[in-house]
Amino acid sequence: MMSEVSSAKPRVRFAPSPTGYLHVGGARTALFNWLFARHFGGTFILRIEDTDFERSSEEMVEGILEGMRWIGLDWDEGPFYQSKRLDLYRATADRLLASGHAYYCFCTKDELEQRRAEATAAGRPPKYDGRCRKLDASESAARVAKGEQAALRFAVPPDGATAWDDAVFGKLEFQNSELEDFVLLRSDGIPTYHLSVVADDLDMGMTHVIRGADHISNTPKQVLQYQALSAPLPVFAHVPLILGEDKTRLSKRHGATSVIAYKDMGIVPEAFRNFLALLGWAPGAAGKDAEGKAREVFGSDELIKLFSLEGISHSNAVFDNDKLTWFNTEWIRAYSPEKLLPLVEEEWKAAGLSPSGTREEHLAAIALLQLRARSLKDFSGSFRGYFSDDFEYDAAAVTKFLSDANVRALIADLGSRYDAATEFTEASAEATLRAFAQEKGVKAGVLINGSRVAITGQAVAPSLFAVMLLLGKERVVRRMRAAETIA
RNA sequence: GGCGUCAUGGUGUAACUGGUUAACACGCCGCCCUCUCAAGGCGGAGAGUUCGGGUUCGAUCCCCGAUGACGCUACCA
Repeated sequence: MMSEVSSAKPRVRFAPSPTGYLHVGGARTALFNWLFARHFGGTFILRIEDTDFERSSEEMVEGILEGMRWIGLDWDEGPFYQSKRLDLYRATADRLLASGHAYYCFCTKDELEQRRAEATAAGRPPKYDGRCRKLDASESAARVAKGEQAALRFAVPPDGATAWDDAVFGKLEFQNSELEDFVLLRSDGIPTYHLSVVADDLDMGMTHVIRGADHISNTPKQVLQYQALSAPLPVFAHVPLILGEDKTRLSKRHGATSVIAYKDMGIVPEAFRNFLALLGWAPGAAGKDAEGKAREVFGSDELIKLFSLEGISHSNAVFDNDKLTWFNTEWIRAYSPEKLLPLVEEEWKAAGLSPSGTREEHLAAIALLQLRARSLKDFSGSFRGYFSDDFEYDAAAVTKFLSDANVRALIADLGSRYDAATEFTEASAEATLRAFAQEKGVKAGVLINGSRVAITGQAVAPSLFAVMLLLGKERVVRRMRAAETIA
């Protein structure tokens, strides 16, 4: 279990493989590591596991960094690239070879594949048969010295079991007989994942390894190496996976899988981080209010304070878009208009919208609109009329409130009434409208609803008179007078 | 197939070392408020804790089995 020493100043890492963008599962793993490090005042390291040269690319690294920056995860050391640390892996491999924990294997990839196929066909487990393990070590060394190609395999003890105390799952144990003599170094001298993680985690002084539960089966192979190197084990903490709505592993089929895609969908970073943190983790009693109700909207400081490995769930979690949207509305509301403005501007840019008006006007509009925004997209979509004269009328809204030609005429008429008025305040605008309604013998609500659509293009908006003030008399008059031409 | 992990309403989670009318949040439904829609307030439906055994005075919780889901099963990570 976790010792006091190891949790005092932990060193943890996020070690993505740049073979794709930062996906939600990876982002959560990164978040948990970051939260853990910050909680204890430890160190968070970023390491790029790019030993698969075929599939790794610098572009993917950039994408991963962009994703991390977006959700606000900063790292203290790195990024370190495994492709630049090959000497370390070679040296570690040499130690393992020298101590008799590893041996050269001359089987070719084709041979192995063929044997595997045969084994599966015969109903036997497709495990490496260990034939090169029987070779004389000095002879093997001589063959390699002469330039023969060979991979280096770890010699797994034939008997016994390998166990560790997982911070999430408790004691986990695998029979050694179930493990095969896995490859440490490929025949081209490039390390496999199994070797490089151990060598790096050791070299970088990792105290905790917090990663996805898909690594549970790899862990005994790593534990064996720690033991062979007489090195102390880090604390392993395996985090359950995130599934799609159909409870299968999250994939493109379920929609967005890259973190940046959520940014593009108008999700605000705090919302995404908040949502992710609560997927497979709960703060327990610490997260409840005085009445015993669970609070869920947490900023990063609070998440850091609350986070602990003990709160990590044991079962996989389903990604729920509705809940993400809820967090998004909560956070958009919680932002100050000043903080929201740059995000809104980015959205305008993405939507090709260049709004008129001053910064002050934009801030005032945001303050009024943020209470009913579900996404940043709203600011370029249904809120478009607040920032530009180039907006469209929502068809359903027009049908609902402006289908009566008489009402449209009255609204145009009322527009002229406003134009002629000397005063234009919220109170005067409302008084004018209500007096006009009474005079014409129609219900004020009819004019209010109709005017709203005429002015904003939407059936949904903040209080009409506040909107009028926000947009200013000139624009209001113009749009109301144009009411007759809508339909 | 083998090995491993997990299993509480539709979803995320709670339920002190076995004793609760199984709680909270999202979503859903209704009502109130009201110029619309959100928000907010109030209320409701929805799980007897995957199933079957066992231990116990008493199991969501402990044990066994089954089932299901997921993971791993590469000279990928």
